[in-house]
Amino acid sequence: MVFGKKVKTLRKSRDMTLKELSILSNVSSSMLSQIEREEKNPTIQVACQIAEALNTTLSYLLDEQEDKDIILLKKAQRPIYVDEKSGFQRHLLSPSLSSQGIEFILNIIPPFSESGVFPAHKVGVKENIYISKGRLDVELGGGSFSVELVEGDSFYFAADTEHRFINLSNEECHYFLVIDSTHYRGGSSTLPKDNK
Amino acid sequence: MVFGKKVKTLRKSRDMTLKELSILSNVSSSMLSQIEREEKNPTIQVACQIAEALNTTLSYLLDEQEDKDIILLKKAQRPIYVDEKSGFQRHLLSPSLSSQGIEFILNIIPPFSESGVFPAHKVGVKENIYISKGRLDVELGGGSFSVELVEGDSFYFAADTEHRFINLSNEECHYFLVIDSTHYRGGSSTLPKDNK
DNA sequence: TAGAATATTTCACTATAGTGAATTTAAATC
DNA sequence: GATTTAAATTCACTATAGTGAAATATTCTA
Repeated sequence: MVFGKKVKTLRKSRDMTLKELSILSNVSSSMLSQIEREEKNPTIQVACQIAEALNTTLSYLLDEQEDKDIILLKKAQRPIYVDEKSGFQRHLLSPSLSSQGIEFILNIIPPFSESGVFPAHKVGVKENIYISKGRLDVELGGGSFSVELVEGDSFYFAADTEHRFINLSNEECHYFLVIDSTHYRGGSSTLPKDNK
Repeated sequence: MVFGKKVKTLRKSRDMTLKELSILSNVSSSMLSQIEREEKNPTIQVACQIAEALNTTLSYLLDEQEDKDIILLKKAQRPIYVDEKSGFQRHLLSPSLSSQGIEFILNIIPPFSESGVFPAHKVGVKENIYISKGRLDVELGGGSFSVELVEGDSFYFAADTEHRFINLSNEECHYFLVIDSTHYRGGSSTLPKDNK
């Protein structure tokens, strides 16, 4: 954890002095000095005050990812997964960076076919879809909810529930999918429901 | 900050006892008890130990967003911004949730036209694009880098630099854009470069 | 380079985070 | 419902986070 260093960097980048930050954050400048040099270990409370004064969040200050600059993915190179049975295709459009919580995917469903049931994601995971061609039925929670989408529509949902995509029409359906897992971190994968 | 409550919820959801968590995290169970009831205020160090023991991150435990479930956006309703001069269009495909750091957009550039120069985003902001129709030249950093993309290509880049999209062909260019701002929080908007 | 002005670090002190053992509460077993 | 067992809380104590003022280092100006 390089919390202190990050604070110092940010503070410097704002051209702030310890005293200024002290006033904004309501943390003594001596404390700030010690924190920046990792001599003392702030409570999350004061860490939070500091984050706010720097106009940021503690989450950010604690996040250690630092990543790549640019990645070009030519059509021919992109990973494609095809379900032999249904003909359902998944084209990965975003690089798969471990540190990244976003996936950008183009999905194609043949006429009168479907994606199969996707199990619930972890809590906090969101999906955003856009229909670029054809029609699509989205079913959530094992059928407890469903919408019919047509070309040009988009749909956003919390993906911590079963979901399924169905193409009831006689033409291919193309839709883009953005999966946002950036807010997931906790949550238990496959919890035993009740084992008393 | 409801840190303690979150810890307790997570611990319970894993069917763990204070003692178990204590062993894993190397934090005394009395301390844990007090933290969960907000009687004491952990340092980020022990908060971190707890997060790890719960197989999560401190960022997550401190994140307070809790949001919507589903949002349907019909084609006719979606917000579209058109630049009268160039004819450049931006179609917003994702809901604009303040808490959300993702934007999903469909952009359309007329033949022989361009987007204009987008100023650098804050550090940490990423863009991911996919060309669904036509050709597109992407220029980064005021011309210091450029690529030519064709239908089917996708491109990922750190958007903390000037960027510009150009359509040099005689047909419309359609491209999808995913802007990920989830990892930005700090950073100064328009820093005075050098004011000694 | 000397001297004023400001930013940072040090130090002695106070408040509170963090601990281990004892106590209480809750839950299971007979 | 009494007894045992385990989980959660309380308590007295120790370690350390956090403070204000003094000392030091740094930057600026003449």
